[in-house]
Amino acid sequence: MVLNRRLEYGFNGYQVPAMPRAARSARRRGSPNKKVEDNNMCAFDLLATVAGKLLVGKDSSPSSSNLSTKQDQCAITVGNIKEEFQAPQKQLELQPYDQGSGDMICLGPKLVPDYHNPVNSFKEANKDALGCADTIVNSDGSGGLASEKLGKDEMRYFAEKVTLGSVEHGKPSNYNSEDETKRKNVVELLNSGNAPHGTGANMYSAIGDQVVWDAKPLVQISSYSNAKMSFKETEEPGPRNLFSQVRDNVALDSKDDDENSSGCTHRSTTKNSFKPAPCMGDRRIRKVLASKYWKVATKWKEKLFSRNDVDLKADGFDKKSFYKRQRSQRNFPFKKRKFFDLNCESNSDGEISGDSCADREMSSVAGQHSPYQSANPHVRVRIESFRVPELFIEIPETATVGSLKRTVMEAVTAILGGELRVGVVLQGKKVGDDSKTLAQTGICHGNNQVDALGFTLEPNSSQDLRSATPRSSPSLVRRNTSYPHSRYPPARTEAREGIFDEPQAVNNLGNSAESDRGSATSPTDLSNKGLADSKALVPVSALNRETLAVVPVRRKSKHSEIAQRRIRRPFSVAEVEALVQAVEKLGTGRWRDVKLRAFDSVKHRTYVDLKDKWKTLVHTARISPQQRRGEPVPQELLDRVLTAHAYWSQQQAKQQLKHHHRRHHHHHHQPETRLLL
DNA sequence: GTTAGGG
DNA sequence: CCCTAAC
Repeated sequence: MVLNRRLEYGFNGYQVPAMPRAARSARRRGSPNKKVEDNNMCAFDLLATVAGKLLVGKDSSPSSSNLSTKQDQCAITVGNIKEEFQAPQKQLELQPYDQGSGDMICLGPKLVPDYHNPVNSFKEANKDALGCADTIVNSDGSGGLASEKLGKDEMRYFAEKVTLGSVEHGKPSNYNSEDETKRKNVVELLNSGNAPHGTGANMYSAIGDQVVWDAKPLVQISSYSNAKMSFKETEEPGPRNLFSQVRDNVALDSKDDDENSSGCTHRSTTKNSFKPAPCMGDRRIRKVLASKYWKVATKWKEKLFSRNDVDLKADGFDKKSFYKRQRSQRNFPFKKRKFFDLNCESNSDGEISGDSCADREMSSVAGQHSPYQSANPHVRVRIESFRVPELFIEIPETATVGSLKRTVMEAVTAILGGELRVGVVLQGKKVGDDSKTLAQTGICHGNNQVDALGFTLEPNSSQDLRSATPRSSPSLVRRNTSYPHSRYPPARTEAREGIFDEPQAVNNLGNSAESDRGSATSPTDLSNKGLADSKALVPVSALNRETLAVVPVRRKSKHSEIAQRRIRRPFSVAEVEALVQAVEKLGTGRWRDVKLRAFDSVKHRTYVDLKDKWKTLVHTARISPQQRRGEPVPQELLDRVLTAHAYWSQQQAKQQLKHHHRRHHHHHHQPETRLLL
């Protein structure tokens, strides 16, 4: 069956060169203090890096909780890196596939009834989006999920949260033999080790992204976009990355509506024959995005670039060095991809449409000359890094790296997905006055210092802070108070829940040891000091959450107390090990003690969980290996489970007998005793 | 709050 | 994992 084969592709994993060796090794040896310079780094890696940073210098004893202070804040920069560009890239082979296959990665809400067969789950969950499809393919046709760095367990974990599929021009793509051929070619390419970055990796990044947003894509896209804004543009945007597309559309600015951008410069195209028709540009992208996604992009764009909000203007950008850089990059034979070109051409910058693309590699802020600019001066802003609000995590030694990753990811997700404030930093100093105009502040035309402008994302902890934000002042993003749904409580979303209830992964906001689902603690106070001068901060989250939720998000009803099922977190082997060991020692009737002994610091494992797990372990141990699912538990452990279970069952039986005897004893002898007394 | 089991 | 009766 085709499906099965694809399953293999997806889950047995072809090594997907998600990033060049140079970048990879650079990351490996990256010190915590070193900025992570890797624009290919997906969220997953990113967050893992955060974890590494956070854990540095911590007491690693399992029980001690980790405290985090300001100095633990991590600045993560995902910028374009030179090595990236230097790396030889052959993308030529990929072009036809890119062009021919789906144009959009279909991200859907989590709908995975079958824990143990994620592929089927994919299929099931994507049934609507994909129609008849047993089509679970990358949009580049490579099929399946890139599994680099993802263990089986993690893979499954993500699989549960993400639904992916390939959609061709907004419609489900039917996987046919031609696709199969393409896919094979891509796989071959991947296996050859010469695949360009991005090949088959779409899913990978999509997965990362998706996970970050906890499988709430359409809500999160907005947030994501904001976050993504903080990543410097990559030189080679994932050709099929929806987010990239959204972002790129945004980057195209808001001119497309009022100006029939004459920008379709028919520049000579020597790149490759696969290039799409030149003039499609923006329009094509729009089409590609499919209506509702486009809507998302547009709305978001409106939010960010609306003239009402702010005049982003100036072009104080150093064009010379800019073009120099750009030129130097042309040395790379296959640098430009189709997708890339699209943007170039859609840019209405008539004179140098090619170079106009180069704003992708600009630094934190840059403006650019455009024909329409004089009429409506804008500042084009690019954020290259953001600061992850402090957080601390607590995780037992027995936890796996994978669980660490998840933990950190969830912690960060909680923050990113939650209330975030945007801080503006200029010349290294936080801009504290919202009332000034950009020009007054220095964010303008004349300021071409690359590092002049910066942004930070910070926990938008309380209503107080929010209300402290001057509403009337210009801001990059402003809340749309007229939004129809504004009557809904903005903050609490499902995504948020189930994350903040992971006490194991918490931020510094004081919401730590909540182990109950639904008890999402909203960030409170604290962090205020650090943000004392944060008048410039602007609440972003609720806005995007609300305005961009094309797909209706199930909101918590009136009392916001609709309990949500906790996220499923399969026990790792290490956890099983710990559990077995504890039960061997304590028996099967003292789950609280087991919890305290082996999972004390793991807040999301309740003693009930442990009890349940033991139950399933016993069951697992009794069935044949073929019937077992999930991450295989070593037989040795299962044997111990059976042994321990037998032993303690017997003990329990004995105890009960004793009790019975005692009771009988009492019945018979108590009268006597009384008599004696 | 814990245990023990069914769902 | 959830739900809950029964401690």
